[in-house]
Amino acid sequence: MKSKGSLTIGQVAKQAGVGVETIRFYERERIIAEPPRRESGYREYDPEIVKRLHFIKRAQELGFSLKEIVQLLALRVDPRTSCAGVKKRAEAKLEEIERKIQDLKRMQKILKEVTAACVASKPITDCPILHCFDV
Amino acid sequence: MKSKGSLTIGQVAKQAGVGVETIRFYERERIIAEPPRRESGYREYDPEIVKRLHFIKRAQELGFSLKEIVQLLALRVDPRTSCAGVKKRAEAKLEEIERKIQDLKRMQKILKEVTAACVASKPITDCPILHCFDV
DNA sequence: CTTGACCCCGTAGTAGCGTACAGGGTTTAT
DNA sequence: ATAAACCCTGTACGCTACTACGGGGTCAAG
Repeated sequence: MKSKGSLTIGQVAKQAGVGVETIRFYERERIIAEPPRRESGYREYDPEIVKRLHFIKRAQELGFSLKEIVQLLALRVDPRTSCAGVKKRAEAKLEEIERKIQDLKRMQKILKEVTAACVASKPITDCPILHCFDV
Repeated sequence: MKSKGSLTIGQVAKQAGVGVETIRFYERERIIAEPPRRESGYREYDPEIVKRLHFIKRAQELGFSLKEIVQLLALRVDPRTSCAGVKKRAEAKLEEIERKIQDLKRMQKILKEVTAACVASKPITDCPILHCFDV
């Protein structure tokens, strides 16, 4: 008794490559809309939802949090907004990424220096790595 | 009625630049040892604890988790170990950092391409950034 | 018609790293 | 002597993004 176009939550999950629980979680958190239900209470999804979930996954891979993704989706729904709002957010995210890279490079530099100074056979009391932490 | 060498938890916290609650948390999580107590129940710290907390902060800044820091501290206590164990951990951490940097660079590249393609004045429906997510 | 796969809901747990009370007792400075 | 500042315990909360569980109802195949 399933109408032709619609998908169950399990089918959506499989197609989108996420767990069923994840979809219900997104619904609870208002990241996706509540779908209509069958008589039985089963959720009935428009296949478009799969694209929405792909969007979410992709944006996550690019470093956006769910909160930020909600904002991106909201922008998109509002026809008054232009590209500019999205661009601004993407640029802010770029700056954030740049900062993270710089932080990691600083860590890397120190750890490299300190492992280079380390002669593995020395006793632990002379370990330059631990001494570097000890300051 | 305080013996001269020892510090209260608040003094330790101030000197180490962490919160009092953080120190109690570390104690609960067995990251630092339980100190002796006064009659009143107050913790009495050896000033060495401040160094230990600096060690923890420093290692955190270099990307080590508390769990990993516990391991480093354990290594140090064991007089049989040599520098080698520490060096191995530092090198593993270096690899991890390198991987994170590469991941972030990939995100950066895609976001840069896509924001470059974006002409801010276009309507949202044509936004190349959102279309990049839409795949 | 039964069986097994699927779905419902609500609640709770996970990990990492703390932070924030509430409801007390203690120390120290004035 | 009293008040401010500090300390104690225990519990709960905050964040992110899920994941799991229990106790049910529903659906499709054989």
